Amino acid sequence: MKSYHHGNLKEELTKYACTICERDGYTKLSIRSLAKESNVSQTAPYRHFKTKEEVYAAVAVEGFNKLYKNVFVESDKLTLKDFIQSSKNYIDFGLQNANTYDLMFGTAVGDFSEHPELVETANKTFESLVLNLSSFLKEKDEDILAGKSITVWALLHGMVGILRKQSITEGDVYAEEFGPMSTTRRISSNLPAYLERVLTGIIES
Amino acid sequence: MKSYHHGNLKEELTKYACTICERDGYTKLSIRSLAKESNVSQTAPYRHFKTKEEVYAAVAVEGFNKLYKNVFVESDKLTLKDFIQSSKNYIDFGLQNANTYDLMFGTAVGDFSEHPELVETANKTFESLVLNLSSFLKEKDEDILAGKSITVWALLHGMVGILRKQSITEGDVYAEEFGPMSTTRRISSNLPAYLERVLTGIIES
DNA sequence: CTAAAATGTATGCAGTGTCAACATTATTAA
DNA sequence: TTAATAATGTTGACACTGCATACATTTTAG
Repeated sequence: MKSYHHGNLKEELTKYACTICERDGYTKLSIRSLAKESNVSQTAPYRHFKTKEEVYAAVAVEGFNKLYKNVFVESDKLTLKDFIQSSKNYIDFGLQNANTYDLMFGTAVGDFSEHPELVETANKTFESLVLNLSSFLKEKDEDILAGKSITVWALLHGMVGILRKQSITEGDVYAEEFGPMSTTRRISSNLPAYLERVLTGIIES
Repeated sequence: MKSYHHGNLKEELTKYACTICERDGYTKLSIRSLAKESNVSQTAPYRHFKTKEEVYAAVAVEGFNKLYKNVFVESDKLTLKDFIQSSKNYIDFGLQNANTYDLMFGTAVGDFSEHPELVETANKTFESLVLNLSSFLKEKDEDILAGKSITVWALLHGMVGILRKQSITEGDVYAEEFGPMSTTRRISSNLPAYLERVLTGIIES
């Protein structure tokens, strides 16, 4: 006994889209399958998303929100430990939500500026990182702070990419040269220690 | 007056696939369009690539080869300047071949290990980075060297991602707080200086 | 209460990945 | 040289896709 109007379609579509994008990768998402999942006609989603890219953008927004929650620390005086933990949370998010992370930072959504909500959430996430940093650094020079934030973020973002493709750093030659336990494996087995060492270096430079 | 057998199909398909993947993004690539471009039947490509993912893998291999050429420096005694230049080349490659870079490091090719040639080329690229580093550092401790290589790579890889999505670091709040010229813009307008500062910090830590 | 806006459906086009069956050519072994 | 086999190509089909157009129903505003 379903009514003509669904009433909650956009949210439901978005939610399911998030599930598929993460589980199977965003290339596997089809608008028709979304519609079917919500027991709605094939073209109904087009009342809420002009194109498939808009669906991707919506999923990316959810991703940034989740990342934000994992990374943001509510405190005026962060300790170094807090900051390391927050950084580790970033990397963990990237590894545990690999497909979504790809959607957020890859080329699936070509131009963020066409999706204002996406720009907003992404900004919020980055700003949270800047705030985290500034709240426990004496350094208050804006340019320097911003530069260091970028560098920290680049490192975290880069580590996500590298840890996800461990095989690249586990080649034969490399393995022979550097012993049986690969460097990436060693790093990821004690991520906090690695982060503390490297991030401290960046911060205190 | 064409012969039944093309004679050179795999190479031609790969070449065109690279063009499309870079120009339009890999999601736009279709096997049928590849076939059409080579004046060959729709299913002919399947004699050379079992699935579309194998085409992606082939494109990624070309990408890693090109990246390798841009990054590798043939010299026993690199100077710091050489190393900075090589690092800049890495970032430039990532920015100028954004879609291909995405294919190489994203989730388009799920598992590298199913594509041995891809593993091999990717390894070669990373090893080139390690060799570059080791050739101008006194440091010869293998673990430390490998760790620093990872960190350097993470930084470069991360900067590619961030510079490509400059809009993320150019939010309203951020822009107001840190002046009219965004940090990323400042960094990318003088990339060598930025790299020298940050990479030196990592290397000498 | 009625007009307009929002949200849904039905139908259809052109394109897709991939499979199975068959045709032609190149290569290799007898 | 010839005959079998492997490599490479074609045809046709299936189930699926994004999305446009035209139409139906419901909600909302004036």
